[in-house]
Amino acid sequence: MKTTAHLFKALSEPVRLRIIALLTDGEHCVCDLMAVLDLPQSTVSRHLAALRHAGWVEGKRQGLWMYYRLTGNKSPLQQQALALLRRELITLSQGQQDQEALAAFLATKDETPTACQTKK
Amino acid sequence: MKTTAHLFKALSEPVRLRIIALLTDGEHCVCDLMAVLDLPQSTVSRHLAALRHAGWVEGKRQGLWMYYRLTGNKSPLQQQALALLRRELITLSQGQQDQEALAAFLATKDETPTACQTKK
DNA sequence: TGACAATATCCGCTTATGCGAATACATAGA
DNA sequence: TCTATGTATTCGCATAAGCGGATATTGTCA
Repeated sequence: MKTTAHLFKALSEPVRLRIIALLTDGEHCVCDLMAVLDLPQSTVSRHLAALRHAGWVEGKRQGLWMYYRLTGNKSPLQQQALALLRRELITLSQGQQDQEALAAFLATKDETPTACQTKK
Repeated sequence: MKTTAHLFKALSEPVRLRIIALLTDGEHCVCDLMAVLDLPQSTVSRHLAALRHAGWVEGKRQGLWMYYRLTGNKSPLQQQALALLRRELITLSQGQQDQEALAAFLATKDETPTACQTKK
């Protein structure tokens, strides 16, 4: 019961829901998320750690970058909850804005070879 | 996004999940829940208030007693989440123990006409 | 090896949340 | 109206969790 509660606690923060929404269409590095969420790096990293500890996302290092994605090996509860979430989040304006911001950021990223340059 | 997070925050406490599990098979008064959860009245009442504010349960007064039940008019997200939860909680030992404790308490309640007698 | 870039963790601080006891409120019945 | 019972809310306190800046860690490349 405690672990189930823990699972939901990770979903009880708007920022973390936004991160999950952004990861539903594939993996992203921390600096992508920073750009879209417009939050300092430490904050983004902390929320990612929370999601990771609860088993919602997993990260793999690729050189300097950490790429995060939704966990592949989820419990049935997680799978089903995620399906619900996905359906819900795309209907919210915040989710749509984030999607657009992500697309815009990725576009500029393609143009400038020097990619991230940790800001904030 | 904030309201969705709020919805999940209400589910991020083991006691509140236990309450939801206990209410899936029908309505109960606060003193029933106190007996099963073995928690002081103020604690149970506070958790019920949290669930009520998030829209998971509703209460109706009947004389001295407040009878709580799962909200009838739920959003699609809530309905689906609740279905998941129901499936999950009955598999947990805590959920089964609570069900048994509830049955036992209701049995003794039938025998003694003087019902609740706020203890703790 | 040294400098730099991306990310993780630590730090002090502030706010949110949980708890049990005490108190307040609502209702039924004498 | 007075009293007793069930429930809600308040109070002081302790712990958890969020925040941003600073620092540590990890990996790349010269």
